Amino acid sequence: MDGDKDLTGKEGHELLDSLRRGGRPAAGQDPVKRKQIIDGARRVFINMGFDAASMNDITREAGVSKGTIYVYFQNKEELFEALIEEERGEIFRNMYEALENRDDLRVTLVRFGIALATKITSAKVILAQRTVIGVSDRIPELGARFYERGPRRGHARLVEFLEAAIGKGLLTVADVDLAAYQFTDLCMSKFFRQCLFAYRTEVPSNDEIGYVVRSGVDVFLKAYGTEKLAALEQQNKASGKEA
Amino acid sequence: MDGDKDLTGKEGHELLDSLRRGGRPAAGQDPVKRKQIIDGARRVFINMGFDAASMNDITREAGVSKGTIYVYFQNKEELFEALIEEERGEIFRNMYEALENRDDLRVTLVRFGIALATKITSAKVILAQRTVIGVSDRIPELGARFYERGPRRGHARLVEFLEAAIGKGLLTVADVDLAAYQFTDLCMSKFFRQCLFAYRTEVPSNDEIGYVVRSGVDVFLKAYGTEKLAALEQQNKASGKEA
DNA sequence: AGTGAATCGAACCGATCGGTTCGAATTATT
DNA sequence: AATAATTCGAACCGATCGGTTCGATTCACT
Repeated sequence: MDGDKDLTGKEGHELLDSLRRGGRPAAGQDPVKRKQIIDGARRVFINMGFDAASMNDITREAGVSKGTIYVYFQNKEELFEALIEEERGEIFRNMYEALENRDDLRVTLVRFGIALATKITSAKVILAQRTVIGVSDRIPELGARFYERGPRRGHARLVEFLEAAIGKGLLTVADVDLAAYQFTDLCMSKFFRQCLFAYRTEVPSNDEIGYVVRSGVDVFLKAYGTEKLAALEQQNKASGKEA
Repeated sequence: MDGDKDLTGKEGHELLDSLRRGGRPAAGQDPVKRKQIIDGARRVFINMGFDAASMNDITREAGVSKGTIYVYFQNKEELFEALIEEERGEIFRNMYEALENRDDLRVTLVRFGIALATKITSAKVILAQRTVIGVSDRIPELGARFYERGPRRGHARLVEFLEAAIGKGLLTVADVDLAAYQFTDLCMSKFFRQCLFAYRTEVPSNDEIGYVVRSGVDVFLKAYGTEKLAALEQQNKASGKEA
């Protein structure tokens, strides 16, 4: 399974891009080649886990010689960390912009919750999370950094948003920090663990996610919504019926 | 690190128990020896993960020759599955009996929530979950079975409990199944992911767990509690003050 | 005391691992 | 055309892997 000479992937020749980009090959650090390596590493690491993935697998998948990989990365672990760092960035990028708009509070929460749940339970993100969790025993800093720069930052953004809503008198919350955790966990309720443990093999449908998130928002607003919010929603409902 | 002759662990000689148990050594299947192997495997697998753990490590830790292990288990994977099966049983045993008592609804929910959160975030259970999640890519049935016979069964028990409370008119719940998920996720809110990703290295304190669970129960009951429940709690509060 | 099952311990197997080395080939620059 | 940097590909290293084999030993039972 290792001896096959199938190097057809090399035809892609990202090298061309690398050279066309104008700059000289760079002193041992061509960012294009680096990306090429990480892209190969992603396919291997994410699908096999850290231990089961071999550097030869990555070599093959990236279409790059092993020596070259070790020019860009000191060892397997460093390559893995670089990959996870990139994955984390891509996963959580743009996730929290659903909080930016000036819509109705409930609508905004639902939209954000759906974006969150959809992302976090998507096949590739679940695979990435499994891989990170799997090595968190041996490389705890990696898991910690993943969480800190990912979910934790998003959490801070959500806290800001909730505080704004509190400022507007729409919510009454004793512990905003905890409430933010409760909200996100309500949105991923049922899904997250089922996906992680591979109990659920299919990605949750949009309908299912929408249903669960709406219910979560219901619970959240029943617990923390003020009368002012209720009154506002009553208004909207009425004017909505008129239209 | 492999060549050390440190076999001092052999002095424990669980063999004695095995023999004292009266029955003859049994035809290739002494349950005591089997347990001895699994106990060694537990220490190695849980702390190192499936891949990083070697059969020689287990051999050493169990104080058993490698040949013997392969008499009891066909291969590494089968040994691992047997171990996880045992772990699952031990982890979830007695976890749900907190639902049995006939106390106040809120008190019962809090007690159950605390038991759940305490268990699920304990150091050894987090390690076990990480290990299972880590292999769920390659052995999805294992993760699925772990979830199904563990959390899923507990979920069913919780649904029964909630339905009873609904029957008593204490709760109004449109989707009991979803509500049960919401409840458990509210109880482990904030903790679960932080522990899994090793962002939190210390086990949550009893106070912290109590605080989060009480808040979770608050949210849950504000969302699903009936007026009858509110009235009952008002009564209890009053009579409590008298006492 | 003798028998047979069960275990031990250690050598052994082929394969693969992460990582290194190096000459040949490729490339952009001068 | 010559030069310097970079990559390739393949061989190679020592270590370890999961798994097998087998003679020596231990033990329970007769």
